[in-house]
Amino acid sequence: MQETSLYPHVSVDCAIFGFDGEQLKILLITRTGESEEGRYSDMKLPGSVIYESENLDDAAYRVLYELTGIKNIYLQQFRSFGSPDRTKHPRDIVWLENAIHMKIGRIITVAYVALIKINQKLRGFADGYEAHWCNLSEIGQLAFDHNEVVEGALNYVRKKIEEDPTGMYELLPKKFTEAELRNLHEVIFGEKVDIRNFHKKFISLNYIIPLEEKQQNVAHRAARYYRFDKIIYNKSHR
Amino acid sequence: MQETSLYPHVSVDCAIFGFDGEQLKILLITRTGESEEGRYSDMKLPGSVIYESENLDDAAYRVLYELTGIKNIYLQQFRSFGSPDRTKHPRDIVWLENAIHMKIGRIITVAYVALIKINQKLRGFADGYEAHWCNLSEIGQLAFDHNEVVEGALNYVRKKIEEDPTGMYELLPKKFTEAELRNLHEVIFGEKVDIRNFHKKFISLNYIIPLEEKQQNVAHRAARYYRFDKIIYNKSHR
DNA sequence: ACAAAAGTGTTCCGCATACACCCATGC
DNA sequence: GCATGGGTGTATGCGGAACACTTTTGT
Repeated sequence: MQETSLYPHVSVDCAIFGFDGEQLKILLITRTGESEEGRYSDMKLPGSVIYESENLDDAAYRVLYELTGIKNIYLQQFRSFGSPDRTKHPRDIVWLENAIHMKIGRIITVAYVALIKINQKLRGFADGYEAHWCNLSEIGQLAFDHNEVVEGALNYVRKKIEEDPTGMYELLPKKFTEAELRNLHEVIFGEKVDIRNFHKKFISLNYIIPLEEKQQNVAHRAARYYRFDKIIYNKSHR
Repeated sequence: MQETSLYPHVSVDCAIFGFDGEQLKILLITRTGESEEGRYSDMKLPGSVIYESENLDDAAYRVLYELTGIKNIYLQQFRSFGSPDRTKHPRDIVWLENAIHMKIGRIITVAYVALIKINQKLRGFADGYEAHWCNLSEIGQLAFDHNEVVEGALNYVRKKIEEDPTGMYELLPKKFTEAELRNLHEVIFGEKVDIRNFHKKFISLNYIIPLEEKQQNVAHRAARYYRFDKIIYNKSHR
């Protein structure tokens, strides 16, 4: 273990929201360690100290790639967290020193958000790395200031989606029903939307293309499938 | 000079926008140094490497305070810049090493924005520190990636003002005319607004209090003064 | 009298909201 | 035939955008 560095370490943390078709989840890593009160186990956001000469964005993409095998997604820096207090919990300090193999004065983190679709492959992959998709309502006390990071990330995502809804369609299958999109809205914003008003807006969007195909074998009237046309979207948005 | 640190240095840079009653300016520091091509002189944003155990926000406030003597203002972190390329210019590397008295691998900066009113005291104070209020349209090539920082800061400020106009009133005298506020809008957003529509909205705001006092000795019809009532504003905005 | 800026109303359009009933399908 | 969710229209209000003339004051 090296001696204490006077200079701050910089990390990236990723708040990766995943949509499994029904609910919005957040990807968390199980952290276990030894503290004065014995062994503990809690959760943290995936993150990493940045490498030398590594772009911040690159570091975030690296963390995400190492954890999920996914690239080329909607990944955005949204804030830095740099209070010295964020590592004041003894448990956090000990854990960090073990992880980085160095005494830590403090650590500043640059936080990123991502929105991805949870597919079957991803479920298995994440589990292999002790990463878990957790319901947003069920996350407890996270390591460091990660509760605050998640909160900030969710607010950021809501704002972003409002000004550019492209990210939503990455979370849905290529062919999706209006109800699927509506449900996605509801879980992201945490509130019900009016079905008819949503419909009116939905059909007015020229980049939502209705398909001939409909649902099969559902116990009610079959819903039409639609697709998102990115090219049309880009044309009409600068 | 110490040996190269493998760990990144972290700085804060402040994009401080000032309003002098007519135009929007940005506070820049003159930087001079020696390079292969001889002495040079250019401009940079005020900034500083953060101290050990110093909160990021505190560091930003410290820089601002040291430079302007001003506290308790609208100061917001808005993005971090961490590309290793941002210090690729040889001039920037040499300058940094002289400033920090240490070899620099890379430096990550957390950028802040502030909006302040340029009063008479502030003009003198800034000049004493080789800081200058520059017209936004007249800034040339800045040090590091500071052009990008300024650009990002301005966009951020515009967004923020749209959702919370409180910051605007910090830039105006306590008593101000409708035209002064309108001009402020125009310089922040860089476009003309319709006078009558602006007026309609202006008088509909319950936190803008009309005063009996009017302009004196103007070569045209005297305009009424108004004041901003922060208490009323806060009551009607959560 | 003229220059210069203050002050003011109407119309139109698009967008958000509120709200309820019939339709198709599988069981 | 019934349960389940799919699919649809109308009326209302608010806020933004366009647009021009009269008033006041100093010179």
